[in-house]
Amino acid sequence: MPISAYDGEMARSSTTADVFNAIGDARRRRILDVLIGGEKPVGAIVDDLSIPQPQVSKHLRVLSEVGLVTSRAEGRCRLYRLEAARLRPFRDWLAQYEQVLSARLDRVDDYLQELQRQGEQQ
Amino acid sequence: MPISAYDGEMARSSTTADVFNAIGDARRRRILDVLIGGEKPVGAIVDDLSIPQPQVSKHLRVLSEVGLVTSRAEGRCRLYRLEAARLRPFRDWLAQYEQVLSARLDRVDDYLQELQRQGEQQ
DNA sequence: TGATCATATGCCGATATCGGCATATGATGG
DNA sequence: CCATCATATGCCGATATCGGCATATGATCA
Repeated sequence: MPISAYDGEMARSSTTADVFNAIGDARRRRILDVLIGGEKPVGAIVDDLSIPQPQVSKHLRVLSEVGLVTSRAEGRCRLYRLEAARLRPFRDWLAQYEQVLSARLDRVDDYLQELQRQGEQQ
Repeated sequence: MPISAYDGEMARSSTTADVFNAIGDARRRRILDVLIGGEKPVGAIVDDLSIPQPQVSKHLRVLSEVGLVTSRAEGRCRLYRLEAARLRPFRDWLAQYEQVLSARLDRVDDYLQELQRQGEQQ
Protein backbone atom coordinates (compact mmCIF):
# COMPACT_ATOMS: atom_id res chain seq x y z
CA MET A 1 0.00 0.00 0.00
CA PRO A 2 1.28 3.41 -0.94
CA ILE A 3 2.60 5.67 1.75
CA SER A 4 1.09 8.73 0.13
CA ALA A 5 -0.75 9.84 -2.96
CA TYR A 6 2.53 9.60 -4.84
CA ASP A 7 1.92 7.15 -7.61
CA GLY A 8 5.46 6.06 -8.31
CA GLU A 9 4.98 6.05 -12.05
CA MET A 10 6.69 3.01 -13.32
CA ALA A 11 8.60 2.84 -16.56
CA ARG A 12 9.16 5.62 -19.06
CA SER A 13 7.91 9.06 -18.20
CA SER A 14 7.77 9.85 -21.92
CA THR A 15 9.95 12.89 -21.50
CA THR A 16 7.73 15.89 -21.17
CA ALA A 17 4.13 15.50 -20.02
CA ASP A 18 5.54 14.86 -16.57
CA VAL A 19 5.49 17.46 -13.81
CA PHE A 20 8.91 16.44 -12.61
CA ASN A 21 10.36 16.95 -16.02
CA ALA A 22 8.58 20.26 -16.41
CA ILE A 23 10.16 21.69 -13.28
CA GLY A 24 13.48 20.14 -14.20
CA ASP A 25 14.22 23.12 -16.38
CA ALA A 26 15.49 26.20 -14.54
CA ARG A 27 13.82 28.64 -16.87
CA ARG A 28 10.47 26.98 -16.46
CA ARG A 29 10.88 27.17 -12.71
CA ARG A 30 11.59 30.87 -13.01
CA ILE A 31 8.47 31.32 -15.07
CA LEU A 32 6.44 29.57 -12.41
CA ASP A 33 8.08 31.75 -9.78
CA VAL A 34 7.01 34.85 -11.67
CA LEU A 35 3.46 33.56 -11.85
CA ILE A 36 3.30 33.27 -8.07
CA GLY A 37 2.57 36.99 -8.22
CA GLY A 38 -0.65 36.18 -10.02
CA GLU A 39 -2.02 35.94 -13.53
CA LYS A 40 0.25 37.59 -16.07
CA PRO A 41 0.48 38.05 -19.83
CA VAL A 42 3.38 36.53 -21.71
CA GLY A 43 4.94 39.93 -22.22
CA ALA A 44 5.23 40.53 -18.50
CA ILE A 45 7.12 37.27 -18.08
CA VAL A 46 9.38 38.21 -20.95
CA ASP A 47 10.13 41.55 -19.29
CA ASP A 48 10.64 40.07 -15.85
CA LEU A 49 12.99 37.34 -16.94
CA SER A 50 14.60 38.83 -20.02
CA ILE A 51 14.00 35.67 -21.96
CA PRO A 52 13.09 35.91 -25.66
CA GLN A 53 9.36 35.76 -26.19
CA PRO A 54 9.29 32.64 -28.37
CA GLN A 55 11.11 30.69 -25.70
CA VAL A 56 8.76 31.88 -23.04
CA SER A 57 5.83 30.78 -25.14
CA LYS A 58 7.38 27.38 -25.68
CA HIS A 59 8.09 26.86 -21.99
CA LEU A 60 4.58 27.99 -21.18
CA ARG A 61 3.35 25.36 -23.57
CA VAL A 62 5.23 22.65 -21.74
CA LEU A 63 4.01 23.92 -18.40
CA SER A 64 0.49 24.04 -19.71
CA GLU A 65 0.70 20.50 -21.07
CA VAL A 66 1.37 19.19 -17.59
CA GLY A 67 -1.26 21.47 -16.11
CA LEU A 68 1.07 23.63 -14.07
CA VAL A 69 -0.35 26.71 -15.76
CA THR A 70 -3.60 27.58 -17.47
CA SER A 71 -4.35 30.47 -19.78
CA ARG A 72 -7.23 32.60 -20.84
CA ALA A 73 -7.61 35.22 -23.55
CA GLU A 74 -7.98 38.82 -22.48
CA GLY A 75 -8.26 41.14 -25.44
CA ARG A 76 -5.23 40.50 -27.53
CA CYS A 77 -3.26 39.30 -24.55
CA ARG A 78 -3.15 35.81 -23.17
CA LEU A 79 -3.05 35.62 -19.41
CA TYR A 80 -1.27 32.72 -17.78
CA ARG A 81 -2.04 31.57 -14.30
CA LEU A 82 -0.20 29.25 -11.96
CA GLU A 83 -2.01 26.03 -11.06
CA ALA A 84 -0.23 25.29 -7.83
CA ALA A 85 -2.43 22.29 -7.14
CA ARG A 86 -0.63 20.45 -9.93
CA LEU A 87 2.53 20.47 -7.87
CA ARG A 88 0.90 17.77 -5.83
CA PRO A 89 2.81 14.84 -7.34
CA PHE A 90 6.01 16.63 -6.53
CA ARG A 91 4.78 17.50 -3.07
CA ASP A 92 3.69 13.95 -2.36
CA TRP A 93 6.93 12.56 -3.60
CA LEU A 94 8.86 14.91 -1.39
CA ALA A 95 6.65 14.07 1.57
CA GLN A 96 7.98 10.51 1.58
CA TYR A 97 11.39 11.88 2.36
CA GLU A 98 10.17 14.23 5.02
CA GLN A 99 8.87 11.17 6.82
CA VAL A 100 12.25 9.54 6.55
CA LEU A 101 13.84 12.61 8.00
CA SER A 102 11.44 12.80 10.92
CA ALA A 103 11.81 9.12 11.60
CA ARG A 104 15.55 9.52 11.55
CA LEU A 105 15.38 12.46 13.89
CA ASP A 106 13.11 10.48 16.20
CA ARG A 107 15.67 7.73 16.26
CA VAL A 108 18.37 10.21 17.17
CA ASP A 109 16.06 11.44 19.88
CA ASP A 110 15.62 7.93 21.23
CA TYR A 111 19.34 7.45 21.13
CA LEU A 112 19.95 10.60 23.11
CA GLN A 113 17.40 9.57 25.71
CA GLU A 114 19.08 6.20 25.93
CA LEU A 115 22.40 7.90 26.59
CA GLN A 116 20.72 10.01 29.25
CA ARG A 117 19.29 6.96 31.01
CA GLN A 118 22.66 5.25 30.97
CA GLY A 119 24.25 8.35 32.45
CA GLU A 120 21.74 8.39 35.28
CA GLN A 121 22.36 4.78 36.11
CA GLN A 122 26.09 5.20 36.63
CA MET B 1 15.78 39.77 -1.53
CA PRO B 2 15.12 36.04 -1.64
CA ILE B 3 12.00 34.72 -0.01
CA SER B 4 13.70 31.55 1.13
CA ALA B 5 16.96 29.70 0.86
CA TYR B 6 15.99 28.83 -2.69
CA ASP B 7 18.68 30.28 -4.86
CA GLY B 8 16.78 30.65 -8.11
CA GLU B 9 19.76 29.71 -10.25
CA MET B 10 19.85 32.10 -13.13
CA ALA B 11 20.75 31.12 -16.65
CA ARG B 12 21.55 27.67 -17.93
CA SER B 13 21.52 24.89 -15.41
CA SER B 14 23.99 22.96 -17.54
CA THR B 15 21.76 19.93 -17.65
CA THR B 16 22.94 17.62 -14.95
CA ALA B 17 24.59 19.14 -11.91
CA ASP B 18 21.15 20.44 -11.02
CA VAL B 19 19.12 18.71 -8.35
CA PHE B 20 15.84 19.40 -10.09
CA ASN B 21 17.15 17.95 -13.28
CA ALA B 22 18.36 14.89 -11.42
CA ILE B 23 14.89 14.00 -10.21
CA GLY B 24 13.42 14.77 -13.58
CA ASP B 25 14.16 11.21 -14.57
CA ALA B 26 11.66 8.65 -13.33
CA ARG B 27 14.23 5.93 -12.88
CA ARG B 28 16.40 8.13 -10.75
CA ARG B 29 13.41 8.92 -8.59
CA ARG B 30 12.76 5.24 -8.18
CA ILE B 31 16.34 4.70 -7.16
CA LEU B 32 16.02 7.38 -4.53
CA ASP B 33 12.78 5.81 -3.38
CA VAL B 34 14.55 2.49 -2.90
CA LEU B 35 17.24 4.19 -0.87
CA ILE B 36 14.65 5.49 1.57
CA GLY B 37 14.93 2.03 3.10
CA GLY B 38 18.51 2.83 3.99
CA GLU B 39 21.99 2.26 2.66
CA LYS B 40 22.06 -0.34 -0.10
CA PRO B 41 24.57 -1.83 -2.53
CA VAL B 42 24.07 -1.35 -6.26
CA GLY B 43 23.02 -4.94 -6.67
CA ALA B 44 20.09 -4.52 -4.33
CA ILE B 45 18.81 -1.60 -6.35
CA VAL B 46 19.23 -3.60 -9.52
CA ASP B 47 17.18 -6.42 -8.02
CA ASP B 48 14.51 -4.14 -6.60
CA LEU B 49 13.93 -2.20 -9.78
CA SER B 50 14.90 -4.71 -12.46
CA ILE B 51 17.01 -2.14 -14.21
CA PRO B 52 20.26 -3.25 -15.89
CA GLN B 53 23.22 -2.72 -13.61
CA PRO B 54 25.16 -0.33 -15.88
CA GLN B 55 22.20 2.00 -16.03
CA VAL B 56 21.78 1.94 -12.31
CA SER B 57 25.43 2.82 -11.89
CA LYS B 58 25.09 5.68 -14.34
CA HIS B 59 22.04 7.07 -12.63
CA LEU B 60 23.75 6.74 -9.29
CA ARG B 61 26.59 8.74 -10.70
CA VAL B 62 24.27 11.56 -11.67
CA LEU B 63 22.57 11.46 -8.29
CA SER B 64 25.93 11.49 -6.60
CA GLU B 65 27.14 14.42 -8.67
CA VAL B 66 24.33 16.54 -7.37
CA GLY B 67 24.84 15.21 -3.85
CA LEU B 68 21.54 13.40 -3.53
CA VAL B 69 23.40 10.20 -2.69
CA THR B 70 26.78 9.35 -1.26
CA SER B 71 28.63 6.07 -1.33
CA ARG B 72 31.16 4.15 0.69
CA ALA B 73 33.08 1.00 -0.01
CA GLU B 74 32.20 -2.08 2.01
CA GLY B 75 34.29 -5.05 0.98
CA ARG B 76 33.75 -5.45 -2.71
CA CYS B 77 30.38 -3.77 -2.54
CA ARG B 78 29.67 -0.09 -2.76
CA LEU B 79 26.93 1.11 -0.48
CA TYR B 80 24.83 4.04 -1.55
CA ARG B 81 23.00 6.21 0.87
CA LEU B 82 20.36 8.88 0.42
CA GLU B 83 21.46 12.35 1.49
CA ALA B 84 18.18 13.75 2.65
CA ALA B 85 19.73 17.10 3.44
CA ARG B 86 20.16 17.71 -0.28
CA LEU B 87 16.41 17.66 -0.65
CA ARG B 88 16.42 21.12 0.82
CA PRO B 89 16.32 22.98 -2.50
CA PHE B 90 13.10 21.12 -3.22
CA ARG B 91 11.64 22.03 0.13
CA ASP B 92 12.60 25.65 -0.20
CA TRP B 93 11.33 25.98 -3.72
CA LEU B 94 8.07 24.26 -2.92
CA ALA B 95 7.59 26.38 0.18
CA GLN B 96 6.97 29.41 -2.00
CA TYR B 97 4.02 27.64 -3.53
CA GLU B 98 2.66 26.37 -0.25
CA GLN B 99 2.23 30.00 0.69
CA VAL B 100 0.32 30.62 -2.50
CA LEU B 101 -1.91 27.70 -1.72
CA SER B 102 -2.59 28.86 1.84
CA ALA B 103 -3.15 32.41 0.67
CA ARG B 104 -5.69 31.15 -1.80
CA LEU B 105 -7.45 29.16 0.87
CA ASP B 106 -7.54 32.25 3.06
CA ARG B 107 -9.10 34.17 0.23
CA VAL B 108 -11.74 31.49 -0.17
CA ASP B 109 -12.34 31.82 3.54
CA ASP B 110 -12.79 35.56 3.22
CA TYR B 111 -15.17 35.01 0.36
CA LEU B 112 -17.28 32.60 2.37
CA GLN B 113 -17.45 35.04 5.27
CA GLU B 114 -18.48 37.74 2.84
CA LEU B 115 -21.31 35.55 1.60
CA GLN B 116 -22.32 34.91 5.17
CA ARG B 117 -22.48 38.64 5.98
CA GLN B 118 -24.54 39.30 2.89
CA GLY B 119 -26.94 36.56 3.87
CA GLU B 120 -27.38 38.03 7.33
CA GLN B 121 -28.13 41.46 5.97
CA GLN B 122 -31.03 40.27 3.84
C1' DT C 1 -8.82 46.67 -44.93
C1' DG C 2 -4.37 47.68 -43.40
C1' DA C 3 -1.13 48.54 -39.62
C1' DT C 4 0.28 47.11 -35.26
C1' DC C 5 0.57 44.74 -31.01
C1' DA C 6 0.71 40.08 -28.59
C1' DT C 7 1.62 35.51 -28.94
C1' DA C 8 2.39 30.99 -31.13
C1' DT C 9 4.70 27.97 -34.35
C1' DG C 10 8.12 26.14 -37.54
C1' DC C 11 12.67 25.15 -38.72
C1' DC C 12 17.50 24.71 -37.68
C1' DG C 13 21.79 23.19 -35.46
C1' DA C 14 24.21 22.01 -31.38
C1' DT C 15 24.17 19.36 -27.64
C1' DA C 16 22.43 16.17 -24.18
C1' DT C 17 20.14 12.30 -22.76
C1' DC C 18 19.03 7.55 -22.30
C1' DG C 19 19.14 2.70 -22.99
C1' DG C 20 21.87 -1.29 -24.48
C1' DC C 21 25.86 -3.71 -24.86
C1' DA C 22 30.59 -4.87 -24.15
C1' DT C 23 34.29 -4.35 -21.34
C1' DA C 24 37.34 -2.34 -17.84
C1' DT C 25 38.40 -1.78 -12.95
C1' DG C 26 38.59 -3.39 -8.28
C1' DA C 27 38.26 -6.35 -4.44
C1' DT C 28 37.98 -11.17 -2.61
C1' DG C 29 38.91 -16.00 -2.14
C1' DG C 30 41.20 -20.31 -3.54
C1' DC D 1 48.09 -15.52 -9.78
C1' DC D 2 43.54 -16.78 -11.49
C1' DA D 3 38.59 -16.96 -11.20
C1' DT D 4 34.78 -14.61 -9.69
C1' DC D 5 31.78 -11.29 -7.89
C1' DA D 6 30.47 -6.23 -7.77
C1' DT D 7 30.55 -2.11 -9.95
C1' DA D 8 32.07 1.46 -13.23
C1' DT D 9 33.06 3.13 -17.80
C1' DG D 10 33.17 3.51 -22.81
C1' DC D 11 30.98 3.48 -27.10
C1' DC D 12 26.91 3.51 -29.96
C1' DG D 13 22.56 5.00 -32.06
C1' DA D 14 18.11 6.99 -31.47
C1' DT D 15 15.79 10.56 -29.79
C1' DA D 16 14.88 14.79 -27.25
C1' DT D 17 15.90 19.18 -25.80
C1' DC D 18 16.96 23.95 -25.98
C1' DG D 19 18.06 28.34 -27.83
C1' DG D 20 17.78 31.42 -31.84
C1' DC D 21 15.66 33.20 -35.60
C1' DA D 22 12.05 34.03 -38.84
C1' DT D 23 7.42 33.95 -39.55
C1' DA D 24 2.57 32.77 -38.95
C1' DT D 25 -1.71 33.50 -36.41
C1' DG D 26 -4.94 36.39 -34.02
C1' DA D 27 -6.93 40.37 -32.11
C1' DT D 28 -7.44 45.48 -31.97
C1' DC D 29 -7.75 49.99 -33.72
C1' DA D 30 -7.68 53.65 -37.20
